[in-house]
Amino acid sequence: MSDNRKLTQRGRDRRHQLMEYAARRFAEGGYHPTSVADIVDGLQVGKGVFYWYFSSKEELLLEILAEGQLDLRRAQQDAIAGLNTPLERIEAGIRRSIEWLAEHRTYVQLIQFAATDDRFAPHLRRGGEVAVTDLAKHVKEGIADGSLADGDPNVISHAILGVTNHLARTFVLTQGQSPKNVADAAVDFCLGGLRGAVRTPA
Amino acid sequence: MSDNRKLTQRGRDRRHQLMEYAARRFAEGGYHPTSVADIVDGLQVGKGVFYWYFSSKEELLLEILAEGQLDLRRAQQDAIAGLNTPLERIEAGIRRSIEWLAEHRTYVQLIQFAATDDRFAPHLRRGGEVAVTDLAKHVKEGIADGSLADGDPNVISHAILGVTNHLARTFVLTQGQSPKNVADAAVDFCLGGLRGAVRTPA
DNA sequence: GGCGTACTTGACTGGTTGGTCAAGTTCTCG
DNA sequence: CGAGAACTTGACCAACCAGTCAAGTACGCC
Repeated sequence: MSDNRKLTQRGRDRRHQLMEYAARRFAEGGYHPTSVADIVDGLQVGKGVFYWYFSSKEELLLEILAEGQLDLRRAQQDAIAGLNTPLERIEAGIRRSIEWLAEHRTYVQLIQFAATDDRFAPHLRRGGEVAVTDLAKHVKEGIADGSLADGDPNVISHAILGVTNHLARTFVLTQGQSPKNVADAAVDFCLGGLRGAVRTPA
Repeated sequence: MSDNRKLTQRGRDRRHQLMEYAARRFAEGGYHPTSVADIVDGLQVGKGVFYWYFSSKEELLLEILAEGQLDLRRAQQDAIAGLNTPLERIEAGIRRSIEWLAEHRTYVQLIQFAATDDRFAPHLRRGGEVAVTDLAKHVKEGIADGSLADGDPNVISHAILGVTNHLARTFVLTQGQSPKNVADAAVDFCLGGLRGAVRTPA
């Protein structure tokens, strides 16, 4: 539900189960074609269970998306904790993102759909802005200390995210290549572009 | 209809009108939530008109997508015709793509949705592969003649498309910036990456 | 044991969906 | 003009949809 109901452990488990299963079904069959009946039937529970935990199908997806964004962000922040230079942090962020996306393919599908729907896109965008802001901070530092070429940190951050997401989607998710290799390619491209690849600065 | 019906000029006009209007409605309200009734009502025609020209709602979207892909490819090939070096051709392709996407926002929305649906994604992918192959050809030439750093042309092409599409989407389509400026930024990032920028974006 | 709250059931409702079709109209061309 | 093909109409259908609710069951806590 949208209000915060009191949940016992049993309730919290059910809720989680519903979100997990629904996310998978939404990713496989699409949000609109997957009915609430499909979800509860698949879990072999009554329809009332669904509406005990969520006020609507829409709210369910919103919560799934929010959870995913939170988890991805935590993974990134974990990965860059303790790294000293902006360049190291940017690279670690890229690598961890690609790994995370590989481990959460259903979420990737969901995001892509959600971006096309006016009811979900704004929520997604808010999360996206946080990611850009995080990244842009390190880009700005890199420009300031001379390790990166000058430019608009916001634009550059978006460019990095564009490369990362697209390569992860095409090579890891649809072609099944290893996140490690794809991350190498993404990092190289971001650092050196078409003309310049020399690995690792002084 | 899936078979090729004989159409008079009047018929071809209606067909086109249906595709145009449906594309707009799909982009605005989503494919699934937009019913066939919505489309024919909006055009103030009977339902039979729809099923005279298309065998199903699904087929309609497939044809809209195919038309878009064809048009984009033509625009790109037009733009690079007569350019002599691989680098010039790559840059011109990027710029023309961003312009085209700016002029066809509805199509961009449609693609994004279609990529999430198993019934449409394969058709989309086929078109996408053509675009990558086209681009990879020039990348390969650039590597051969020494104007580009070495690397897998396929991966590099996807990286370029990732930057281009993402920047176009976020800055041109959702923030309304000029295609020209965004194209400058995209080209700079692709050429120089984080370290090697030649020109400073707006 | 017993009481209240957390949870579950599934029939039901009012509405919508993609798609069909028999009937009618307009166009084209001999 | 007349006949056949191209096009249009809108009522109709079976299936399905998100969401409700009155009733019932399991659980935690005193």
